[in-house]
Amino acid sequence: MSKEVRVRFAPSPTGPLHIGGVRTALYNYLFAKKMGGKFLLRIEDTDQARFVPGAEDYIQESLAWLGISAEESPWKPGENGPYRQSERKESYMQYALNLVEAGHAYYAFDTSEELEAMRERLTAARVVQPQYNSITRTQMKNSLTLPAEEVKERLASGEPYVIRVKIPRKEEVRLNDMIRGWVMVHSSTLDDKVLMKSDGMPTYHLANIVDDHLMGITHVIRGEEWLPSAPLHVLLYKFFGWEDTMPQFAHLPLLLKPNGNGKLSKRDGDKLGFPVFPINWENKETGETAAGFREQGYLQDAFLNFLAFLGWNPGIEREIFSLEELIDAFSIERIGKSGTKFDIEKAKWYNEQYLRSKSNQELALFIIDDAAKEGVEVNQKVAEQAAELTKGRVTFPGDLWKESKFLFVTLNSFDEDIASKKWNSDAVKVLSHYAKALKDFEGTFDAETAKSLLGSSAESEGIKLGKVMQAVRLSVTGSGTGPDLMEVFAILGPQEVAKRIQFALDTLPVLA
RNA sequence: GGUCCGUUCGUCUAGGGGUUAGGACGUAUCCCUUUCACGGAUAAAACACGGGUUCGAUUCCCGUACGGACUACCA
Repeated sequence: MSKEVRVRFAPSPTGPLHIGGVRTALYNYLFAKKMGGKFLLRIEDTDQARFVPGAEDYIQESLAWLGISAEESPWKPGENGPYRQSERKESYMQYALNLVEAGHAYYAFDTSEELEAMRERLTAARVVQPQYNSITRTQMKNSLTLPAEEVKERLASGEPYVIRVKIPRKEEVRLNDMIRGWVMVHSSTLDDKVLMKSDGMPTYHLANIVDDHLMGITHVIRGEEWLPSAPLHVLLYKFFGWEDTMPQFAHLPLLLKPNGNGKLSKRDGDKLGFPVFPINWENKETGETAAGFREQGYLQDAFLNFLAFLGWNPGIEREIFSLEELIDAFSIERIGKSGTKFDIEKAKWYNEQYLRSKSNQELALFIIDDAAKEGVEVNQKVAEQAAELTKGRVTFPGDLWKESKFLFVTLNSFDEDIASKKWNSDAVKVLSHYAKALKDFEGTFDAETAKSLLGSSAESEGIKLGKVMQAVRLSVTGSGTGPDLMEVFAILGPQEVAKRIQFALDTLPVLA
C-alpha cells in the first residue's frame, strides 16, 4: 500500500509569476489529481530584500483564473501550516542547530568583505572554482577553525553569523530523477552552502527540505534550474536522517526564448509582442503594466491546454484536451527532457480552436460587453447571430466585436481603395435597382431571399452579379472583405440594407 | 572556466536496432467560397557531427560540437 501522493508548488513572491512557473504549478496539479493525491501551495518568502508587495495576491489570482486549486495554501490552511515560510521562521533554527550538533553544519562569521577577499585570492591563485568548501573553510572564520571558547563568545555577543552545511570531502551523491534518470555528482564539486542567514531566516535549501519533510511531500516537481542543487538537497535529507521519506524529484525542462538563446524572459515578450505572464501585472514602482495572457484575450482553457503541451504530450495525436482530460492523460514519464522554445503562434491556434467551440450564447456576451464600452447597445439575439457569423474568423474574443461592429453601427466611410476600383456605373445600376426592391420587400427576409432578390436586380440590368459583388459589399459594410454578405443582409434586414445602399449611392463618386 | 542537463522538420513533438521517420503550429499551392476567413486536400521541411557495438544504428555506447541551467547570506 503506497502512501498518498502529496506535491507542492512553492513560488517566491518576488514579482509576477512567470509563465514557466505557471506550467510548473500545472504539472504539479495534474500529477496530484491523476494520482488521487493532494496539491499544496507554499509561499517561499525567506528573502526579505526581494519581497514584492502584491506578488502573493498575483499568484493567487493567476492560479484561480486557471482553476488550479490547492488543497492547502496560505488562503486555505490545512493541518500542515503555516504555508508562508516567513511565518515558519522560528522552526528552522532548531533544525539547523541539530545539524550543527551532528557535525553536518557549522557557524561561520566571515563578513561579506572577507568572503569577497577569499574569492579574489583564489581567483588570483587560478583556482578554477572559488568557493567556500572543504578546503577553503579551513582558512575562514568559522566554528571549525576558531577555538570553541571564541565561538561561544562571538555567539553570545550577538555577532552576526550564518550556519553553513559541511559538505563531505569525498562522496558520490546520486539521485534518480523521474525525468532524467540517475544523476551523479561528486561532493567535492559542491560548496558549503549557507543554511541559515545572518538575519535569522533560512535559505531556500534549508527551508525547502524542512518544509517538504514536515508537509509530507512525496514528489518534488520543479524547474530544471534546481537540478544543480538537488544533490545538496539529497545530502540534507541524509543528514537529517529523512532518507526513507525523501521525495522523488522531477526536474522540468526550461521554457526558452522563441528565437536566439536563453530562457524566456519578460524582455522577449515585450520585444516580440506577446505576454509572458498569466495576468496583467502592475509594477507599483515604475507604474508600468506587464501584459498578461488573460487580458490579451486568451481563454483560460485554451491557455491551460497550450501550457500543458509545452514540454509534455500524451503520445497520441489529439492535441485538444480539457483540464479533466489532461489529468486523465498526464504522466511524468511523458515529460520531455529538452528545453522548449516558446511559440506564441501555437498559443493563438489553441485560442482559435477553443473560441470556435464555444456556444454563440457565450460568445455573444463578449460582443455585448465590448459594444457597451463604446456606448453601443446590442441585444442578445443579434449578438448571437453576429457571433455565429464571425467566430470562425477571429483569434480573440475581442475580435468578435471588431469583426461585427459594422452590423450595429451605421457607417460613414468606405474603403477608398475598393471604392476606387469597384464603384462603377454597373454597380450603381444594380444597387439602385436592388435598393428599390428592398424598400418594397415584404415577408420573411433571409439570406436566400436577399440573394435571389439581388440576383434578379443584376439580371434585369443585364449585368453579371460577380462583377459588382464587391461594390455591393462595400456599399453595405464599407469594406471589401468580411463574413458572408447574404447572412449579413439577413441580420440587417431589408430596410437597413436599402438605407445603407442609398447612402453609398448618394455619397460615393462614380467612376468614369 | 568548472559541475550538471540536453540535442528528430523553422517551432512543439511521436517513434525506436530494419519505418516511405508520423502528427501539430507556421509556410506554400490547390479545392470550397460571387470577398476575406473557416474548412478540406496536397507540398516543401528533421534524426548535429565523428567513432564504436551490430548483418544492420536516427535508435545503444564513447567522444566532439552546439545549446541550456547552475556556480549569492536569491529563490
